[in-house]
Amino acid sequence: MAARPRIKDVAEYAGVSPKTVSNVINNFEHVSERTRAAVQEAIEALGYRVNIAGRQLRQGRTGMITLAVPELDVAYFAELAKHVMAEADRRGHTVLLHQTGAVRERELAALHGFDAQFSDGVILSPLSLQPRDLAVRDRGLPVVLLGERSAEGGTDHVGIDNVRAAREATEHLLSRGRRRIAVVGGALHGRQGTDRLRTDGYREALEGAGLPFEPGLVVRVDAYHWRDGARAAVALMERDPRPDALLCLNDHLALGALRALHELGRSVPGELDVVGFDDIEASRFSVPTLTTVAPDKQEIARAAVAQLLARIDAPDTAPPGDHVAGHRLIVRESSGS
Amino acid sequence: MAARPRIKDVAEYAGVSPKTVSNVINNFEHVSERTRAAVQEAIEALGYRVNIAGRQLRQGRTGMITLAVPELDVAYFAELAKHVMAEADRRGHTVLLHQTGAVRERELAALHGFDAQFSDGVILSPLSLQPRDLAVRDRGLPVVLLGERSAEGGTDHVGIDNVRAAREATEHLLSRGRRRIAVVGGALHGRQGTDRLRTDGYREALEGAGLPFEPGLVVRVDAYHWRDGARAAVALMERDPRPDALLCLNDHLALGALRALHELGRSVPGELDVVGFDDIEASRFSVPTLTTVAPDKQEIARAAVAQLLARIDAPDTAPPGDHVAGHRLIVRESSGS
DNA sequence: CCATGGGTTTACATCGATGTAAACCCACCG
DNA sequence: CGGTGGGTTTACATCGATGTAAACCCATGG
Repeated sequence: MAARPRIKDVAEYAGVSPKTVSNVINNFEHVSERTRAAVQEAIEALGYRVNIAGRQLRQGRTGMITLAVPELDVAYFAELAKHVMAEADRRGHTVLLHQTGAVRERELAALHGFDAQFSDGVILSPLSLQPRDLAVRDRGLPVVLLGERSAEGGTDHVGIDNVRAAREATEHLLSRGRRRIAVVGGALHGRQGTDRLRTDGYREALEGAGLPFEPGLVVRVDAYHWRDGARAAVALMERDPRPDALLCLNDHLALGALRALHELGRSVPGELDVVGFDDIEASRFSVPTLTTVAPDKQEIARAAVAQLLARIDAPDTAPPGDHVAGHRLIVRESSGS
Repeated sequence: MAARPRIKDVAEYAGVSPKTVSNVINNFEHVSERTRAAVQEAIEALGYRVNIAGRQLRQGRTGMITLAVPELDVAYFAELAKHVMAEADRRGHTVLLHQTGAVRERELAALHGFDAQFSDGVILSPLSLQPRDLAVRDRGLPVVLLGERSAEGGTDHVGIDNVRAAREATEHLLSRGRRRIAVVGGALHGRQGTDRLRTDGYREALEGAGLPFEPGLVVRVDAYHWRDGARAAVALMERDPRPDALLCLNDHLALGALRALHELGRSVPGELDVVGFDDIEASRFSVPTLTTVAPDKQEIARAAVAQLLARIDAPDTAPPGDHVAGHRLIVRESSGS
């Protein structure tokens, strides 16, 4: 098993200089057809592939971008990752996936740490990161934020209109006659995270309907998994009076809540409605199927990759972009007739 | 915003040679305490971090390993990825995640292609790859296979005992009086894939109980998602006589089947039992909750990373390892009293 | 007081690819 | 027939870190 061929080997085989091989590889235009063909043949013959480390060292680019998400076993992020990878692939880039676990220092690591070294840029879905953390970026590593705008607005951003989406979902529940709508995973204060924005949208809907806002109906969760949704649902059912609808800020919470309500013998949508966010595949197959806000994941992926690549090519040209992706409310059994 | 500092800058700041800085970074033992401290301080002061491309170029290692799985939105792989990442992290390595989409050429790409360049080794969960594909490996890139043993046995491997696991699951159904057990996602022929092995285990259980094997009860699926399970369940319910249990080769299939059975008005576990494989989180919250074979994902991750790192350190020392990880059958509502 | 030897530090070459700038080659023009 | 200019190819230096081997320094012992 011979050692891996280097550009020099190809050059010798083809009878040209290493630089000419490099020119062929990089599609430099002033290479004669004859030489190009000869080099291509040598590349084939030897099974040559560029050594990325060498290239990166020389030109400072890797052709890789990092996608940093909180957790891959939150289905939304796995599905999003799939789209981002497909899109990056289409545009000749490779995606390095990074899980932050929603831990601040690991989100920072995605920007400054080991992974960042290999990447030409980062698409970050922040959970605990503060806007000012982004400001400290020492290296000019291009970043695109997902989900929420950074307060300073100094960074490219892609996301849906969370306020509007939550308002629409709430209005849907109100139109069905629900009046005591709890928000599972909501946040009343703190920075403009997705949770906060969605809670704001919920409040707007209540106001629009002339209904009072009851802070007690907004419940925090530790994480956004089934178990947290189940726990929240159990707690909420002990309230008096009980809520008649749950607006869950992601599908996992909603699905966990559905299960808990089933155990408690509460019928959905008979006694309560349940709505989620994300439209993960599981939501189309649960019992009952889940009404949910479906963000256009493909659009988000496309826009994020496009923004990032543009930023990589021209770091300081354009002002920070802010792409608002589409979404739609998909009404299913959990809040349907 | 100054350019990123290089090892040379640190050296100058600390008043030593670049090589000494390198020695400190790499914990070379013969460095005096004084120098070490001075260098550390310089590193802090300048915010220096090694440039991986330079290091890789020089020493041929990146400290990264690739985990190549079919699809991240199959929850089992997402959960597994989480464990692998945690384990790699613990051992000072970073994971590059690669989705193959179960396409042969993309599985090959994980071994030969772009990603491989950056990796010191690959943990591959193959779906369509043939054993001989592995033989062609030109470069000595270390590989650990997940899930199924390569026929030639020339490669390190980690997985559960699929035959036994399927036999146990089937025996469980038999012990509950089920007699017409369908296998959703099974395979009768072809290479020793996970599907084939599990189907074999199912047959063993039937034989052990002195029951006839009915090929028609083994149904293929296009993929291992909810929708495929739902489709298979619908088709199976049109049979006459109908099956009285479904052994689904992963949880997604089983969950999809549960939904379809619900729509058809078939009660689980009243009329039918349903069992899955993988023990993904969703299975603990479905209605009904799902009986499933739970592989010890953490053990799999640990063993795979350990084998791979060992192989990276000493490519040809040990004979190929074959770690059989534990599993257990978790009985829940879908086949419970 | 010099030789010996171990621990410490350094100069230099090197990994592979590519930017720079110069050399080269040939057709065309005066 | 020499000069000009464009396309083509090449020599060389360089990116950042580290292996090699030699230099250096100091303590110990003859």
